[in-house]
Amino acid sequence: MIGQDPAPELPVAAHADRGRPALPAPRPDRHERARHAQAQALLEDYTELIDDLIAATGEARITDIAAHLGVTHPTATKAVARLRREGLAQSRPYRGVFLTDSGQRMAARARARHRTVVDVLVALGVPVEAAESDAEGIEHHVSDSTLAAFARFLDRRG
Amino acid sequence: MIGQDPAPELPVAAHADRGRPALPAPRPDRHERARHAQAQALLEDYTELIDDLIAATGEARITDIAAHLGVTHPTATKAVARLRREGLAQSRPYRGVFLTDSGQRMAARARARHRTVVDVLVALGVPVEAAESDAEGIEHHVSDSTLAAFARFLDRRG
DNA sequence: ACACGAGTGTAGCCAAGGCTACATTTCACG
DNA sequence: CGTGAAATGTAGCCTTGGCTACACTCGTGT
Ligand SMILES: [Mn+2]
Ligand SMILES: [Mn+2]
Ligand SMILES: [Mn+2]
Ligand SMILES: [Mn+2]
Repeated sequence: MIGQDPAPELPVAAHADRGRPALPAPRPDRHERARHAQAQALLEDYTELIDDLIAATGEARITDIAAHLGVTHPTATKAVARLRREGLAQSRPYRGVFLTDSGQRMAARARARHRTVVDVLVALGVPVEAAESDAEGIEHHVSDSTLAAFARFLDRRG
Repeated sequence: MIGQDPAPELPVAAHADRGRPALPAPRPDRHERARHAQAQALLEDYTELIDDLIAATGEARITDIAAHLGVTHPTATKAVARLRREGLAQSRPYRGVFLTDSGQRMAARARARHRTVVDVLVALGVPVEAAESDAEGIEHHVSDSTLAAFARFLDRRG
């Protein structure tokens, strides 16, 4: 037994109404979707950045990738290994990183979605700096359905 | 110019223009902020849910928490241990979980922000189901500045 | 030519957040 | 009361994504 002293602080759950529906309803699926989206986030950011770097400078070096993402180079190396494992990138030692077709498609979608999210935020009155910053996290949780609604909204309001 | 051999697949980064500014500019801070927000996400979801459970049923049991979040009970137990470590919750074995003042403040802010995010999405034309689902991830990346803009937007369009 | 510094690779550590399997405690009910 | 099923705790495993420290390569500049 635990010890039910003249209670110093900590309350004890009342085991009150145990057989009731608890809350409106458990929605574990929503949290599961959010966790899945988060697992994709890293891949999306890397592919988008690698594509940007190649477009801007002709190459994507580990050091540059790391610098842009604010991580150390071994972290970037490990992430690139995961990109390769998932068939999104190719690379050879000391030779830079390249995207596969699949990786380029992911990059293209990520970039478009990123831009749409920023545009929507700005249209709603969010300061540009905050919009750019928040979008970096928000984008990964915007479903196709939501993205479509965003596009319609931007279109509608010119 | 890139590697101009009879290319057997893998290209080689050209070490072309090394002394250039690479991209518009590295913005590692944005990704760092997104990572920090993500680290807070779990705490926010747990405090919000615990507060909901207590409000609805008078108690927050590990099993119910786990069920609502779609994880197994040892996972929830571990998370509650972290909540305790961070001063957000209190608990005793077999006795349910309670929020500290700090935890309740986090829960209140999380709930309000969650609602605002859903409302904005719906106002933009996102189907309610998608809005609820996406909001579960998006909410954690909405800064105070963005939240304020959201509130103004909802207010304005009454 | 070649040396040296910048870039990259690799080893190994850590914490978070999942999981399964098993031990223990409660409490509702016969 | 006593007891067994449900709830909870605990141990230990895994992967991801950070990090530091150190080893190795490359190519630039003298
Ligand atoms: Mn991002
Ligand atoms: Mn992005
Ligand atoms: Mn959430
Ligand atoms: Mn929420």
